[in-house]
Amino acid sequence: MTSEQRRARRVTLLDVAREAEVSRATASLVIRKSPLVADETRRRVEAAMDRLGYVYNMGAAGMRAARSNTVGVIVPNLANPFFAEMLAGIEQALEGAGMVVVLANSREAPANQETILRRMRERGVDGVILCPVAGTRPALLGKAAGWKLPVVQALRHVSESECDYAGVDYAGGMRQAVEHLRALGHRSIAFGTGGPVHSAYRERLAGFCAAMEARGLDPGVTIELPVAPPFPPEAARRLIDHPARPTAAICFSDVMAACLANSFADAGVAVGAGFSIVGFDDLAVAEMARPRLTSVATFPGEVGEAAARLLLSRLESPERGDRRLISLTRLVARDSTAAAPARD
Amino acid sequence: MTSEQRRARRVTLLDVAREAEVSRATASLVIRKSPLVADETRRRVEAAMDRLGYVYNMGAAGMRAARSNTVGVIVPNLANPFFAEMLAGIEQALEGAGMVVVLANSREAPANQETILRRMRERGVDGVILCPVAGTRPALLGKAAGWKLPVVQALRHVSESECDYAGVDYAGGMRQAVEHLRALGHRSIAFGTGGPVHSAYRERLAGFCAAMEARGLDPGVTIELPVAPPFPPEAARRLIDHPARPTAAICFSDVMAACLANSFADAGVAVGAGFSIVGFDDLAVAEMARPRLTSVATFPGEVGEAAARLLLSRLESPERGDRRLISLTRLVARDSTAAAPARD
DNA sequence: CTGAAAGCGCTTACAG
DNA sequence: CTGAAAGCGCTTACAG
Repeated sequence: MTSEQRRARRVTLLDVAREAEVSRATASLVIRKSPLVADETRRRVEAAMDRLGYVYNMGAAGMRAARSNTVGVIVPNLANPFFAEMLAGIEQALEGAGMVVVLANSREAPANQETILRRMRERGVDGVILCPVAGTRPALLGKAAGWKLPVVQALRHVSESECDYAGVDYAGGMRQAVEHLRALGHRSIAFGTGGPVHSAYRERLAGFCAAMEARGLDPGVTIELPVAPPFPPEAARRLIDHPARPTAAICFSDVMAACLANSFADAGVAVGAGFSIVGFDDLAVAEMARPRLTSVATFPGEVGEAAARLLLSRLESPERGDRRLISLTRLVARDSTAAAPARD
Repeated sequence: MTSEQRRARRVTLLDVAREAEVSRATASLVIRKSPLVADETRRRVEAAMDRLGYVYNMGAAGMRAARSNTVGVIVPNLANPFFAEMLAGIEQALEGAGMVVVLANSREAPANQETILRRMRERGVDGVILCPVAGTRPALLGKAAGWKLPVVQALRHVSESECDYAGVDYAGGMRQAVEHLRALGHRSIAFGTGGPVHSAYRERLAGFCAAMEARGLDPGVTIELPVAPPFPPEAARRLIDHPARPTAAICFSDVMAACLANSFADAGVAVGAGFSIVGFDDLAVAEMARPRLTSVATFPGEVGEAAARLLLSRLESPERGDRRLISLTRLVARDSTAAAPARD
């Protein structure tokens, strides 16, 4: 279809105005539901719109009004359910405000992220919700500020200040996990880490160490794990043979926890009674694993919603101070944790 | 920020042209990388753009050119990893073509879907990739055609004809599953269904029945299951006590299969040796479950990519005939299926 | 409450 | 290869 053919068909506001025998400005007021228009006029215009099959052109409107009602969302890994849930939360909140999501997947690469940001500027998004990739240069946020592009960080953040952020009290979550295990009698607790190093990584790790130390426990037993299957079959062995003789492990994510649990099962150790495992995020897999995984819920959908609200409020008041919305976690106890086994 | 403040800062093509001492049309040609511009002129214009911090305004360009380089993607359930993977495939393919995804979640409700479609028209998307909700009226596609809005259906379809479609040979997948079990000696095979009834549902069911009948087996043993956890603990019992004494089950999805497997384990029946279970889609959960799930891979990411390619080709040639891209499935044998137990 | 005019930032013919 | 003019479809002041 050439652009001429397309355009030839297009019904514009002027057509509607003529059909309804009013001016273009009046027709525009009707569309925007202004109270300035007489009821009878409004009805006439609406009837004309129906008759002509008029479709509002937000692009043209936005160009004049310098607004696109569009928000860019940049996630580091679209296929990860954690981010998919955050995205769903964002979409729902923005949809309710009449805004639309322009989506991009940075695939955890800083270069992609920069390209995406430039493209989003060219498309005139009103703001961006950014889940920054590991290794994002802090200067990026300053640049965005210079561009007058409102940015809200979600789930991860690049710098402590200078930007709105909707996140999770990861350290609090780690405290809950450590406390849960301690109350069950565990004293030697390992930490399963892995994946790219970003603020959420650092906060979980620091939170674990702080919580352990606060209870006089050694935070030094860690095990590096891959973030996704397939999983090294010897993972459990490494913990079983560890000189610190850990009786439990807290993992960075539910996927890691589920895989580690499988590794223990394969090694003939009963998860729960024999070795306790705590996951993080409480995704669907925690409920589906056997034994069901005890996990620290982080509610990514709600964080997404909070990020959307932060952005909407920023668009309302561009000059307000930066805000940080940190949601609390909740430990969901299931079957992968149990009292520490008696040791000789 | 008022629109005036915003606009005051904006650097336009005219500014660039003046700075580079050329006309606006020439500057426009440089942006669009036209070969008509002399190298020296091009360099001058590019330097001016850099100096001024010029940002291309795609909205304005699109308005004149009647193109937005934007594609609407409508998924029925964003939080479902199956659709998240499709989305990732779409995003990657469109990104490579310089297009951007406008995302909407219909939440499996026809009313939402209609609203979304209207909004996408207003935003002037160049086309839509639609994963239609169950219960979509077939007239919808005709309406879209009347609007001159290119639509590609993905993973599900509303009507047999009149629209591009990127999908999966679900029937073939069912044939592979049935054949796999039959080769292992199973004769009584149950079918685990559930969830909304759409084309993918019907094609899986019909495919199962056809494959069973082709082998002289009874396709009548079905069990209704929920699509997500929590799962009814008695699910396995219903199959164990079934008069047809099934020795295996094929499920609609991996999640259902994993849950059913757990239900068997809870009932003390070893999945694999005692009862065989086949999942569908081969999502990450299949690899993570214990025993690992035998599953029919449907590659939703590749289907998304195919849908994106269909849409791009449709934008190239609006008058070409409708195309259907049906990708093949692959059975991935793991540990949840084994030889049928000997029966007395 | 309604109308005529200008302008948002670009591209598209049309001349030269 | 470059320039001057018109126009994409809307909203925004400004009059009345």
